Amino acid sequence: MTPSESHTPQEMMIRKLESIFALTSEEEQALISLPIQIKFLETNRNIVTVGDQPSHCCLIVEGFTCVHKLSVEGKRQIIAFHVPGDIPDLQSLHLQVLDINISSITRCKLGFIKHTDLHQLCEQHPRLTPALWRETLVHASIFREWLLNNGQRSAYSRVAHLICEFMLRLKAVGLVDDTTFTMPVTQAELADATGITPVHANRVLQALRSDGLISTSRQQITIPDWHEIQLAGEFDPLYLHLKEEAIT
Amino acid sequence: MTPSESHTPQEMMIRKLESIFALTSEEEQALISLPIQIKFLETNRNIVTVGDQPSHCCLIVEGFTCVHKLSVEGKRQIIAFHVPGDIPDLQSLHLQVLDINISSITRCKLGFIKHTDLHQLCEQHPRLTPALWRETLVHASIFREWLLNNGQRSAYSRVAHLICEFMLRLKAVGLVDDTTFTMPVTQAELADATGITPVHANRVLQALRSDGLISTSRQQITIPDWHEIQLAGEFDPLYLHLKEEAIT
DNA sequence: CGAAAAATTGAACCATATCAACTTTTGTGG
DNA sequence: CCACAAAAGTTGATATGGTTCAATTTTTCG
Repeated sequence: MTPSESHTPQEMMIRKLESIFALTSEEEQALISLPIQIKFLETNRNIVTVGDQPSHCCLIVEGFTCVHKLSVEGKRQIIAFHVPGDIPDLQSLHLQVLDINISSITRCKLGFIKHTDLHQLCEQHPRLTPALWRETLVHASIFREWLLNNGQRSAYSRVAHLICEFMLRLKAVGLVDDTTFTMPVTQAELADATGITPVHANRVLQALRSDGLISTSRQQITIPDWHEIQLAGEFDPLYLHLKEEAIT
Repeated sequence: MTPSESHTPQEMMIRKLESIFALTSEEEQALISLPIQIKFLETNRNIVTVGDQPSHCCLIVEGFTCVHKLSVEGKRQIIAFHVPGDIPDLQSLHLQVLDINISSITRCKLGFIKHTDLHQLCEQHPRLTPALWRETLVHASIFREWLLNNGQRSAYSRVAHLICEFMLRLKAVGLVDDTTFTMPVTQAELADATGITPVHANRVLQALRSDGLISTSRQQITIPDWHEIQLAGEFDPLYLHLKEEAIT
């Protein structure tokens, strides 16, 4: 884990919500006193699965997770990646039965928040309801963009687009160091997210590297020219619905 | 327009919400007195487009619409189809700037509802907030299933899956006659929704017909064997989050 | 009835898949 | 800190589901 990640669960959650919604200091205080139960998880473990009826929401404090669904033939579609500050199953507040699997793709520090506590929080601070609702709506917007990405763009553009998204979402929670960030996604996971094969994902990454759009070392990605990769990925951050200051 | 569609906007909205949420009669009354402004629209007209900041939500009363996004190269991905009772831009309640286009794919009767009226309604009837929130969550769930569908299934299965979804969603609002329903989607639109070409969509439909999974006449689709087409489309209705009685 | 939209057909082509090694990196236990 | 097994990444050759292009036919609708 990088040093920058030594934050409380509540701080990460606030930081994330702040990137899409203006919280008052009173609301921040309420969030700070929200009871959150910490758990640590190894890589590639299920957090919740299809059919579960969770009584808690799961906040990513450190590490990364993905949401995925399986076809009958066992093919996996990754629907979303989640970064620190995200609450991948916030939907379970109002949809009793889960229709997705959520798994860790790195070691994770997770914070579990009781539905009842969240409901109570929203009652006491009525502006938090639209804040959380908005959070679920932003994630829905990301699904839509992924549909466009996977449906209409070349494999090359898809991967470039995904890298751009990762960059901005990490930046929003302070996890980007200038032009470099950690993207601990294997090529197999990248493939399952973009609807291509791992072999082709490998070839696309090589092309992106040799075209100078990214340089990689371990799981660190550096983007030398933000404008260029945006162009290659047809990336327009509107769909992330970030506040102005989080986009630059 | 078919005779079964002679309902007020409020009735269609209630019918739809009832399929995913149990409303009290008091809440139904409140919905019935919601002010809704009716407009009629021709086929293939934009209702709202990317960048708009709507002050109203749009309820489909009669007809069908689609949500779509365009790639830089002008390719269109259809993200969703909407049927009577749906509110395709309900998200605009909490996301100021629209990231999608919404267009009619048939002649439509639309009902426009002021954001302020919806907010007021939710304040006066606090259980309606989770009801509407849930509605947006169900649509997000459909996006996820479409990602799986378009990413991991064959063209044949994708189309079968989409037909299954249409059937259940129309059934939920009473627009299915036994095994037959209206699906006024051109092959070009079907192609843009499933991420294939119109030519291939045509061939897939022919295959589905010759395999006896569907029979068509005009825009009427008949499904002789629900079990068979579900199998072909790997269709499991869980993701629609319908109440029990709406699934059978 | 006539024009435009939608559906259909055939044939060549290609972006990506598939398969089957092989190499490099990573993480773990001794 | 080393060894070594498992995971991840890479390569080359071959295959294919779906695309593309360019007609032609059928349907829809004013």
